[in-house]
Amino acid sequence: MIRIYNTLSQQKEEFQPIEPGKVRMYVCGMTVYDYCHLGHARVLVAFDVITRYLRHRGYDVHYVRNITDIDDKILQRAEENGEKFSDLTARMIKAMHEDEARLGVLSPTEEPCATDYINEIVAMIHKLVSSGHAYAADNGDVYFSVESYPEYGKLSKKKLEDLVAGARVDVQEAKRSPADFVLWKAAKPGEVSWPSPWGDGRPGWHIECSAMSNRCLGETFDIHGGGPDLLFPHHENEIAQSECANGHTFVNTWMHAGAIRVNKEKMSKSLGNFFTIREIFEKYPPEVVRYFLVSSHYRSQVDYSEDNLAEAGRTLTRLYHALRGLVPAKDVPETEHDRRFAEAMDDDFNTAGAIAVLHAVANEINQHRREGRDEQASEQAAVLVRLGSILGLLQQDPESFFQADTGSELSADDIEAMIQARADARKRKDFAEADRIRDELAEKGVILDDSREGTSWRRG
RNA sequence: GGCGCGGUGGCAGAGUGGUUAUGCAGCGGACUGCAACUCCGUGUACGCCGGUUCGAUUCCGACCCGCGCCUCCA
Repeated sequence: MIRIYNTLSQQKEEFQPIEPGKVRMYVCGMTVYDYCHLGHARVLVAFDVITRYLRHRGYDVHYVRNITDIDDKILQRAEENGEKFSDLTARMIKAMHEDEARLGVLSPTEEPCATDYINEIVAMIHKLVSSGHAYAADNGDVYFSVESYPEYGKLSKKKLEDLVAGARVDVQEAKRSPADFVLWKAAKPGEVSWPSPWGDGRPGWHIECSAMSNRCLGETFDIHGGGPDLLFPHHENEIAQSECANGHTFVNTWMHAGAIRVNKEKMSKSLGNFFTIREIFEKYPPEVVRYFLVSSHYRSQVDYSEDNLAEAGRTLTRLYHALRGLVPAKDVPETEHDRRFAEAMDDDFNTAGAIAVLHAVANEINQHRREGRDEQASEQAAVLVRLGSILGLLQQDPESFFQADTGSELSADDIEAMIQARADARKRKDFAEADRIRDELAEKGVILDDSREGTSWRRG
């Protein structure tokens, strides 16, 4: 039995898919006007692990993650760059796919782009206008009437009166209520636009997700996820649109990832602590970044710092050390470790608890090898790789992980030659020379691991 | 001001009404030519004050502190 924390009910609930054995899940993806940052990575990895685990538990998961490829920021950035907006979005979508591949994130089942669903969007707006939940304003925009939906605020636990009184919402003459939000934006002269019953324009952000999820997954589906800052207003608005258009429940379980902070401060462009994934990959291997993200619970707030990443690197290294030189056995039956791993993951995807099991397996492997029990060691290695795959970790060949070229001046051949020279020196008991070679390698970031079978190396 | 989340050992980070989280770092030992890796052992915890209880870090209440959202944002 899997239990999942539902933002809507604010508690963990036993997960019951609408259709037995099948999970229909929608996650809000990026607006593609720039490279993915750490916050995107967190959501990408969190829902990747969730998908992997649900599949491991036997569910057929239909995972839809959209791409917002038309919006104010995209148009603004394209204009700054002097390029077509579609060239910008095509470039950023390609970059996003590269980034997520390096993070070990599996592709979603479907990845709809807003501009491919204009017809569905227009149809949904039309439905809302006809039923009195939306109205065309004098300025050519179409707005959703928040007051037409009594349950507005049920996800974010906000009261409409408070929102209106807050007065931080966009004050727009054309709106009937300050909390109303735009469904269709009238095009300014020269702007890219699509035809509609209310004139040429483009969709508002919130309606895209309602229309695409409706089309790809149906009117009611199991899980809807996204970043923490999407809870309000984006997801609240999606609920209002979808439930008014369809007349019944939109989503059963709402899931939100925790926020990323940087050196204990909010990540923001004005603070200058905004990291893209590719910047971080210049300093740390992608799998280390993934390990860092997975090592704490998906709903908790995590703090990015050099120290935390360095520690993640050391810890992941320990895990790969356990696998080094072993050929995982085939067809290893389920063990107590598998059971404990599942127990942690069943409890709202407790990856931190699950990783503790990985360490227990690694410890067992190391004990077996130390005692010369090779068969048991390779059996447990199979368990470690198997459990690792559910978290999207430990799938590389250990040597590839250890020896990935980070732009060092030494090639693998250089290093092998120096290790041979050191081995010769040790054989003739010239320890001064042997240590000199070891120190030289260490200075250049290469760490040696001696064992009975010989010397192996890794880049530190 | 409104809504919500959290305060665990040097650090990161799970969890539990009474019993070892785990990792990193530290210390002692084994292994080693010396180290590293690995193994064994080891110390330091549950913001504060009340309450419930045989017993609370774990439940309840107050307080203090931190954080997020309330505007585009993953």
